[in-house]
Amino acid sequence: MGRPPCCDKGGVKKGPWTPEEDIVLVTYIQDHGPGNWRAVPTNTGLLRCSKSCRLRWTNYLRPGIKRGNFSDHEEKMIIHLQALLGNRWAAIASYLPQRTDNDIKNYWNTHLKKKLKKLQGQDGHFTDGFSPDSVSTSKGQWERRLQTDIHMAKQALCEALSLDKSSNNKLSHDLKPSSNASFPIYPCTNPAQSSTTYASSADNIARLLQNWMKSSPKSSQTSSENTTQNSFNNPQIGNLSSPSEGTTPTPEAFDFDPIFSFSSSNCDETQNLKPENTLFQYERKPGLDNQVPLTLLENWLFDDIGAAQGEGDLMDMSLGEDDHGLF
DNA sequence: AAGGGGCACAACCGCCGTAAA
DNA sequence: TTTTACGGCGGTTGTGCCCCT
Repeated sequence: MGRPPCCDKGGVKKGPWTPEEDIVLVTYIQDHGPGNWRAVPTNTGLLRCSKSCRLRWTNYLRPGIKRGNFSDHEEKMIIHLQALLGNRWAAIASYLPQRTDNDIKNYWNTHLKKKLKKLQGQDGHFTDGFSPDSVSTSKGQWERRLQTDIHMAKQALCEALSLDKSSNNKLSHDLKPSSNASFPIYPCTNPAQSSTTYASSADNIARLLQNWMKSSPKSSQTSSENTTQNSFNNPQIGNLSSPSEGTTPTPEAFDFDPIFSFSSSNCDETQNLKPENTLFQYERKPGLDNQVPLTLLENWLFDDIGAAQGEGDLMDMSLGEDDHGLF
């Protein structure tokens, strides 16, 4: 009874991946596409467990990953999203398609947490517009901020829904893959159809090989940066995102607005948002693709909209521009 | 120059929900 | 229906590098 074991727990290699292993993994995924991870160690001969292979791919090898140097805009997004979603790094990462959840998690733990703590500790006062004005009221005001954030998110979603409804009257009851649909729910397709998409990972291999030759201790990092850079200069690769996309087609056009918009001029991240990279991917379930998630979401939205009408004062606490001084 | 401490990040661990047998 | 592995996620750890003394 039950499924066969994915891999022999004994004899599994641990620790940092070597360039040789990376190449083997990338080559395999290039040929077969991501997914069916349990078959990867068997088919490649890698002495790694399937989980390790998946993590290595998603966090390091997959095309389209941007590494290091988080921009101010990205920092703000992470801070906002963390306030909204908590430590749901995967959900947060879905709004920063170029970043992995692991990256965001690390960045939060090593940079942002300290940064915010430091700001809070300065004479008991915050020095930025995002933070409350004083310690005595900080908690309450921060909570109000959070509420405002959530409210704004709901409103943005509501607007997105309304816009789409006006242009496509039957949105919630007749969701279909459409390049014009502002609500990003797309059915999953046969994974086999997308396997060729990963052919572009040849770039990864080439760069891995290049950097493998180098003796620089930073070769690994450089490799990934180069790969990323080239991936995003290459539309074909740049469209790749999470491994799950191997099972989800990327629409040619996608005009979905993220839950909230940021005023920064650097909108690369939001522009790169794709259906499968949004929070709503978590709503997608087989057989529920079209109706249930949206209905639930709409109920959630509209149940609260009415109550929010009387909270206009909350909306005055806009997070838009006043948090520019945060950093 | 040495070494101690802090930092950054890749990788592992453990848990949970889901799917397969 | 039950059992077990898979896939995904968040938390944590290990390790190499850098900086300061």
